[in-house]
Amino acid sequence: MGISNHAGAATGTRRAGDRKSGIMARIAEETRFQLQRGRMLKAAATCFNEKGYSGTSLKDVADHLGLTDAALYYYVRNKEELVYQCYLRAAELGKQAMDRARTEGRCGFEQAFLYVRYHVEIMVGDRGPVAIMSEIPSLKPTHRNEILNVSRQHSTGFEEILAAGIQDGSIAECDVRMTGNAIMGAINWIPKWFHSDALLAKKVVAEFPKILTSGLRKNES
Amino acid sequence: MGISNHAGAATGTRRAGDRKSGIMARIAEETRFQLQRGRMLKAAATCFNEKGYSGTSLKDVADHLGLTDAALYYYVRNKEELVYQCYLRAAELGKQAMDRARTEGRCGFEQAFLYVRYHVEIMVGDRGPVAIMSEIPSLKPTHRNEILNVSRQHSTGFEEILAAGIQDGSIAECDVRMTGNAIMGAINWIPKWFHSDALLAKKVVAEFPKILTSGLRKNES
DNA sequence: CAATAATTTTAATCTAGATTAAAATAATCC
DNA sequence: GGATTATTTTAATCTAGATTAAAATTATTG
Repeated sequence: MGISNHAGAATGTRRAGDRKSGIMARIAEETRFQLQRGRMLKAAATCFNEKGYSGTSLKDVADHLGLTDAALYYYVRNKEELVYQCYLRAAELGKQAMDRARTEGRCGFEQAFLYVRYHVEIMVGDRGPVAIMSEIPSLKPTHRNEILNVSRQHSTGFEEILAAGIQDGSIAECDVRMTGNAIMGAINWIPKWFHSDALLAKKVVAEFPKILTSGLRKNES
Repeated sequence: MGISNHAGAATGTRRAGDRKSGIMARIAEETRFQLQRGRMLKAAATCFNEKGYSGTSLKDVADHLGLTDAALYYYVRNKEELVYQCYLRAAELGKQAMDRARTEGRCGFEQAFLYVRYHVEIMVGDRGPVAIMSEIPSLKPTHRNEILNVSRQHSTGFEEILAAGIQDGSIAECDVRMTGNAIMGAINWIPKWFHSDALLAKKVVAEFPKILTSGLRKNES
């Protein structure tokens, strides 16, 4: 099994090219492969969000890339894995936003605010779109559990931020679980009504963090 | 085409029973038919929310009712229409909540608060679950447009409430469009994490209205 | 440029699950 | 209780779209 065979590396084993290519070549290929793969995941996210899951065939995704449906199988074992990869990517982007917010925020409130800011920024920006996780239940058990786990961790992470904010006095007493659900829900729903629009994107980034966290502030002070 | 043939009435025409039954009978049938139909829509909503759209077959829905998949076709022309009906029901319930809130609320803020309260109450209560509208794009054009229209009206209605609240001074200046998107998103996302749990339901009803509208209040007073 | 590996396409299958027709059962009416 | 309509089931089809194998094309390397 050749390390240069990306289909194999990415999806298990399909072909079995075996010669090793030079290191420069490998890096180049890796890049090319990963680039296409990334484009594919974006295209898939776009389709899933805009046409619904059942409404998007692999051909739809392929069309976005100027490819044939069959070509997608070079990057992904099957449709289930395509969805899984989209969700994984979505989770990673969310995590990046939260990590950054945690690092930069000086108190709970600020961290919550920044998290919303960064996550929304990613969702409506160039790194988006991010796939709505509508079809977790139809993932195969391994994948489903992995996605559920990272999702849970993400939620927990945000609740921790809220709890910290209550501790440090920057956030008013509240049910962190429910508050987390509310804020994350509003964020997760964005792809439902937002579709690639630079102007609107600016507004979203400007407004959402304010709107979603204005209720967290302590009344007096 | 007999008026007593519900399959015909509901889905177009399949069989063509023609004799007219007595009025009492008709009422009784209507009731029975509608009851089963209602149960079916609930079962479908449950399945779609919990198993995802692609993950739920008509058999899954039928199992919930102790029926055969084929039996569903007595109530609905096809799967597309089942989804459509679910969405229509979801829209109606949302509208009921908003109408009631508008009637009872004495100012914009109160109306917004009550809307959240009533809608959430319905979603997590006995009249739920309400189907997440994930697959609007795969509805056939007529149905899709109808659902999109009522959704738009619903959004607009909420924005009007917010605008009224700003006018009457009960709500602070804000971008009503974004604020509406945020609040409605949080509500629409509920079925993603809430699954029939009386205890949790109480908490949701108690917390969500507060959480989602606390940011609307004017700072000073 | 020849050789090898990477990527994509062409052209079939394959299949779950939707859909349908006809028969069977249950309900209701006179 | 027999007749008529309403509801459900049984047992096949039917089909879009996923999947695959093999061939063709394109890129890369020395």
